[in-house]
Amino acid sequence: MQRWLATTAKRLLHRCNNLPQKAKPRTHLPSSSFYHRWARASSTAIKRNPNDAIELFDKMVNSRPYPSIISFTKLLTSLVKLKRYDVVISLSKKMETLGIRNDLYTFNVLINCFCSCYQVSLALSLLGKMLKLGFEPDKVTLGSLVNGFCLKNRVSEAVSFVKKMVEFGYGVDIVAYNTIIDSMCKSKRADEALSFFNGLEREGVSVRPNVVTYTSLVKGLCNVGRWSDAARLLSDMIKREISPNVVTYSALVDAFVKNGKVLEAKELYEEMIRMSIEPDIVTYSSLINGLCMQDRVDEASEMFGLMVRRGCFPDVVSYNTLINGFCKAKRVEDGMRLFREMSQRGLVSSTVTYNTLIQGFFEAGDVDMAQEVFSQMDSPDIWTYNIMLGGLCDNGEVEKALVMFEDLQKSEMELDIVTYTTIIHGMCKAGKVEEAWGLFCSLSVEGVKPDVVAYSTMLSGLCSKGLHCEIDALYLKMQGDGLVLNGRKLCLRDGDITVSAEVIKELLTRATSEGCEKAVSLL
DNA sequence: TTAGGGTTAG
Repeated sequence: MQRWLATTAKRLLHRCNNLPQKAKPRTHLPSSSFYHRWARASSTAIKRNPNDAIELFDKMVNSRPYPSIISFTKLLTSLVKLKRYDVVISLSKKMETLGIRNDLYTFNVLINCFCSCYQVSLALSLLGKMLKLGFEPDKVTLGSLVNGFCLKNRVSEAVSFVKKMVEFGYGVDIVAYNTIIDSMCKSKRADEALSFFNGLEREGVSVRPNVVTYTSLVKGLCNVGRWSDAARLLSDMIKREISPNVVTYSALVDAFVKNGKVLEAKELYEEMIRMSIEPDIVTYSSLINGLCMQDRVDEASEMFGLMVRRGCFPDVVSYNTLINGFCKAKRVEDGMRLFREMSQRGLVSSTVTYNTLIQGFFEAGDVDMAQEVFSQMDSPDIWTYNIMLGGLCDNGEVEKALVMFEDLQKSEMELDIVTYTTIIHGMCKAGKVEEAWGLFCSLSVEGVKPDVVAYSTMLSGLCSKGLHCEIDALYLKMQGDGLVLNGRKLCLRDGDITVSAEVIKELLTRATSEGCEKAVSLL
């Protein structure tokens, strides 16, 4: 079916090669007040430090007469781009106190901010306020609110909100519908997205689906393996003269790659070039990833070179894809070479890059290099620490891991169950089972709930030393935590069979190899 | 103001 989709896609895409392209609307230069220009000029500085925006704001509110609301909007928008929603909200409160009135645009910016920081109810009350003041919400207002609902996984509320707004006679643009469809697709509910889409068509809603609508749906359907539906939609799209673009193609390339169909993905790539749709950094990264996933890291490396030759310059994600490929292929040195190269090119490595490399060095047994890379990090996250702790324990450095763990406990970093399980595992391996048990018992004090893997790890440790009393106590805890005994099977109440099967396997292994009667009697 | 790419532990 995937092969068929690839062929269908090629045929259909070829057919639409000569579809008329819509002309890009002309963009107008913004109006020019002094503060407006100032805000624009300082946007680079703001990028480095949002405090500059606050300083500028102070100057603006201290001048008389106040700069126009457009200047304030520009300033707030630059902060929105930095995702500093909190700052925007607090500045807008100041504006309110000073009697600087909102216009539709600032209302939209604010509603967008509340929605982006998951405060839909506040955004809704702002909507109420603007309605009272006689402002008509526009497509942007409604689109933001729909996005707010979807961000909180309240898609059904988004749907009924849109319905209401349509009933009230407000114009809802395709953008809002696209947000809903994409949100359904992202949470793997492509079925729901498809029937919502079909519903729109049936009910004759006055919006026309566009390339974004179709791209979301095609990707969503591929993700859940609904290849024939994806192909049908693609053909629909083309019949309606909606041209697939580089994003549509990239989505397809990525879907093929994720299903191990690198050959088909490459065919689509070649098709793109024939059709003069220039593959971009995302297309290449997917292809590189696909080759790495098939242990074809040298070919991935060639693809990386090809990308540069075609004038498409790798970013952090493309570098990281290839670095990860090298690490998986046990060629961490090559990964390190790329890491240095990307720094030389002025790209700032992300935590992901560091985590990947640290993991790679530990897997290669090179503790020193892992530590060296770790020491270069500005802001390690909990994943970094878990990788560090696990890596140290696996490489016979339990003591070092314990020191790091103690420091972590004193720090601000919020430890999760994986951190604890890693160190418990390390302790047990080093024969410090009693100490591990003490830590395990303190989890409730720390407010961390043990999961199946944590129980299984602790149980293994206790079994290895035959600590019967503790095993009894652990068993009681398991019952209390929702792990119940059911005949010969341990089941989770939420029915996660895969994980519970792991526990059973582990228990049986322990019970058989180490002859712990208690473990057997638990089953 | 909507759609596409990377890592991830016990």
